[in-house]
Formats: sequence, C-alpha cells, structure tokens
Amino acid sequence: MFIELDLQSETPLYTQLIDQLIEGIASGELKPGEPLPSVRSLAEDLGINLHTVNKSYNLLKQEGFLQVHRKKGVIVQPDGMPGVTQEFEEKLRRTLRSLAAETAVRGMTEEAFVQQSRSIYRDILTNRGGEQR
Amino acid sequence: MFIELDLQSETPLYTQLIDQLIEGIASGELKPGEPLPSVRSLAEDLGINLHTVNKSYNLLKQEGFLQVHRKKGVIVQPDGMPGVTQEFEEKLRRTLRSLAAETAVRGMTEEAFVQQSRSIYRDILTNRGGEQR
Amino acid sequence: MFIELDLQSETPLYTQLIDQLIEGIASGELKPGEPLPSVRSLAEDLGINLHTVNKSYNLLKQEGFLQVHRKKGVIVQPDGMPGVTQEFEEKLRRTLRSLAAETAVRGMTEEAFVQQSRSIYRDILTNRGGEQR
Amino acid sequence: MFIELDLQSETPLYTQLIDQLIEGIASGELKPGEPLPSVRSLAEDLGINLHTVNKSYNLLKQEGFLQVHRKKGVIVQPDGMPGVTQEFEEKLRRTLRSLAAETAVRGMTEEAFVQQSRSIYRDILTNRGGEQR
DNA sequence: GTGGTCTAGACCACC
DNA sequence: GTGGTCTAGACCACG
Repeated sequence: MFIELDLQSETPLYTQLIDQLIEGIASGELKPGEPLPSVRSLAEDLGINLHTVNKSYNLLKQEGFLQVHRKKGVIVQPDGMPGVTQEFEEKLRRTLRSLAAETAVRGMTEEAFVQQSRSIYRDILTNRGGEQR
Repeated sequence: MFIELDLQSETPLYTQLIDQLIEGIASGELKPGEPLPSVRSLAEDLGINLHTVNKSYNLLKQEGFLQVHRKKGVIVQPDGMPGVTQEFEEKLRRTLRSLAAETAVRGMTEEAFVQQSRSIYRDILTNRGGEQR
Repeated sequence: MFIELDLQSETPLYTQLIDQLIEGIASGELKPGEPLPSVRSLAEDLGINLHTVNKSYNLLKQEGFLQVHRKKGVIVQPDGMPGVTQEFEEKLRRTLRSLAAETAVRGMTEEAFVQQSRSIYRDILTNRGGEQR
Repeated sequence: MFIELDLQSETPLYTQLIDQLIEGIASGELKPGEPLPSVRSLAEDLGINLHTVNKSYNLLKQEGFLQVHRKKGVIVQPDGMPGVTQEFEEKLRRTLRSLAAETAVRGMTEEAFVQQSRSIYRDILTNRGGEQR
C-alpha cells in the first residue's frame, strides 16, 4: 500500500499515518487479518521515527482497527471493525458542523456541499481517492 | 450571541471561538456590518486571555470574515463574504476524506453520511445549532 | 503527595506511577479538581524522563481519572470518577484468578486470602497503606 | 487438561501457561506426581514455540511446583507444594494493593471487592474455572 | 526480529 | 511555562 506523508503539513505525522491507514482499510486495500509492516520497517520506508509509527499503530489498536498479534505482528482487525460509537458520532457532528458553517458562509450551496460529501465517500470506497488520476 | 467554550477540548480555544463566530455569521445571527464586542470585553466575558480573542479576530480578519476599524472596532464583513478559495476547497476535501473514510470503515452507509451532512448544513442555516446537548 | 518509584522493579515506571496516583485518589490524598504537578516538574522530582510521566498522565486521562485543562494543567477528574467498566471487571477477575490460584496452591486458606483482600482495601482508604508505619 | 491461550493478550504466553497450570494444580485437575506432557508435545498442541513451554516449565520447577526427571519427564511436585514465601506475600500484597485502589476509586465497595475475591477463590478450588465465557 | 519501555534533547502551539 | 510532537538511540522481553 502506498503511503505519502506531508512533512510540511500542520497535521501531525502520526495523524496523517492514521488517516491513510484508515483509508486503506475503507478502500479494501488493507483487508481484515492482513499483516501490516513492522513498526521499524514502516518507519524506515517513510523516513520517519519508529516512535511515530508506533503511536499511530497503538492508537489504531486502541480504537479497534488493528490487532497486535504475538508473532504475527500487527494485523488489520479480523473480527469486525468497530461500529459507530458515540464518540465518533460526536466527532463527526462537530467536524461537519464547523465545515458546513464555513462552507455556507463562503456561499457554497447545500446541494454542492452534500454532493461533495457523497462523491468523496464514493471515491474512498472505490479504491484510490480523488487525487492524481 | 451566545458563545460557549470547552476548556478541556483538544481544539484550541481560538479555533473554537473562530468556529462559533463563523456559525454565527452562517446562521444570520451576526449580520454583515454588525459590530462585535471588543477584544477586551469578549475576553472578559468568556474568561479567557486577551491574546486568544485577538488571535481569533485576526485570523478571521485575515480570511476576510471581519473588518477591523480604528473607530467602529471590529465588525462583520459588510462587503460580501469571501468565496470558495482554493485553500478552502483543499481543506474541505482533506477533512471530508478523513471523515468519510472512518465513517465507511465503521459501517455507516453513504446515504447516512450524506444525510448527516445535509441535516447539519441545514441546522446551521436555521440557527438551531450550537448547543444541542 | 509522596511518590516513590522502584527503578529495579520489573513493572514499568509509568505503571508504578499510575498505581501510586490511583492510590492517592483512592485514599483521598488527591482530591477531585486538585491540580497535579506539571509533567516536567514531576519528572524532575522523580528523577525520570518527562515522557514517562507524560505517558502515565495520558493513560490516566484516557481512562477518565484525570483531565487536562487548558491553563490549569492536569487535574484530578472533578466530574466523578469512571465507574466499574466491563474491561475493569475482566481485568479484576483475571488478576484475582491468577492470584487466588497460586494462593490456594501454596496452602493459604480462603479465609486468609479474603482477609488479606479486605485489610488491604481498608488500608488504602484510610490514607497511607500498610508499609512503613 | 484443557489449556487455552490468548495470542492477542498483553500477558506473555509463558505467563498465561504458568497461570493455567497453577490453576490446574489448585483445582486438583493436576495431581501431585502426575506427569505433564513433554515440552515438545505441549508446544505442538498449543501451536506455540518450544522455548515458550520450556520457559514456563522451568519457572514452575524453579518455584517448586514441578519436578523434571530424566526418565519420567515433567511431573507435578509430589513432595508437597511450596508454601507462602516472603516473595509471594509481597507480590500478593502489591498486586492486591493496585487492584484494590482502582476498585475503590471506581466506586466498588469493600464488601463487593471481598466477595469477588472469595467467590473467585472458591471457583478455582471447585474446578469450575477457566472458561466462563 | 518484534513490540515495549526509557532516556535525552529539541521545537512548537497555546495561553 | 504548559502539554504535544518528533527525533535518535538504547535496552529488554518475547517468541
């Protein structure tokens, strides 16, 4: 799986990593039970510190997206992904709220906003998002 | 206008303030040309630091949502809100991407996600937002 | 509050710290809302690395025993401690199971085991445990 | 005797093995003098590494719960189990302390804690333990 | 070789 | 001055 980090971005590296891994799972590129690269090797591949990768893995494990298997190493959660928790719903609402408000102020219509949401959701499911193709 | 900050939140105070002010504009609670409280008084009302309010105002001014007059003080942009810039589009896409991915992984359908987006957009316009707890 | 770490122990420093802080809360030495020393100062006091303290604080925050307040710094959870979650119950059962089994094999009676549990529970509540007094 | 290991657990495999063997002895399922499976066969049965089983057996032998004979292989200590050593007492106290503190903070009463201890101790003696899920 | 833990030192955002 | 993040390098337990 192809992962690209933006070292200049304000969003922490570990957050970017988490996002990309979740996208990988959403798109089906990373399948349940599939092993992920070891902390060290991924860190090396990405040119970042192993602790940063570790933090991402740990947070994802903690939320139930990954499992840390003795010997197998880190694998994608094989026993069903976590559902829509209350925390997630709140985070979703808060984030959409902020986005929608600015969107509205800037004059983007409801329909445009909704369409944007829809098309991005689809992009993700259909493997490989709306960037370079 | 009623503003509520969460001191324990991960999101910085100045960001929360910005969000709420933008929501105020979006809902029509804050009308173009309308004066905002002075940095000093708002800071006092909210029980936060002067600098924090200042930072929020400055960022909003920089993006064109507010104007700062020597005499009138701070007012809501009367000459038309900034439109959909490229930076905003990118931010919008990036944020929606991240949200949509996690949404999908957690098993929320496209339709649910889209409906959520729509209803939140509407909520904001109709001013019913902000403290649904 | 007096905290003592055993650098020789097998149990990680951050775990020892967590244990002592929880005991402090249990005994009432640390009261809800009370501020804890900053990550840096505590690390210095204990002669350990600030990251280690950080990890402890974060885990305790995550479980709901602490809050990280903007400006106030870290404080003991003022809004009621987390209750008996399912995870905790499982951990409790697992740990007691292991202990009880070895206890039984070594010939300690049920009554002795139970008395030990009771007296330790009391010790903790009555400020300052059963060590040096 | 039925042994079940959790590959995802935080507790090392060899510790889990030790726990289960001790429970077996406590419950009477494993009787003094009774032979245990060879390192090789047990490792195979459990699908784990030879070294892991070996480590468990060695630690148990070291503490006096097992004997290793050239001919008979590994057997449960026939000459009386080790009693309550000072090390064990300390471990027991430390562990109970940590548990009791968290228990108390979470609002479980002394009586509930004590009852839990008692019932688990009994469970183990009456062999009903191990797989209550 | 794997993840877990700890240390040391550094920069930054926030208040 | 506070916590958050990142890096670098090291040791250890585990399998």
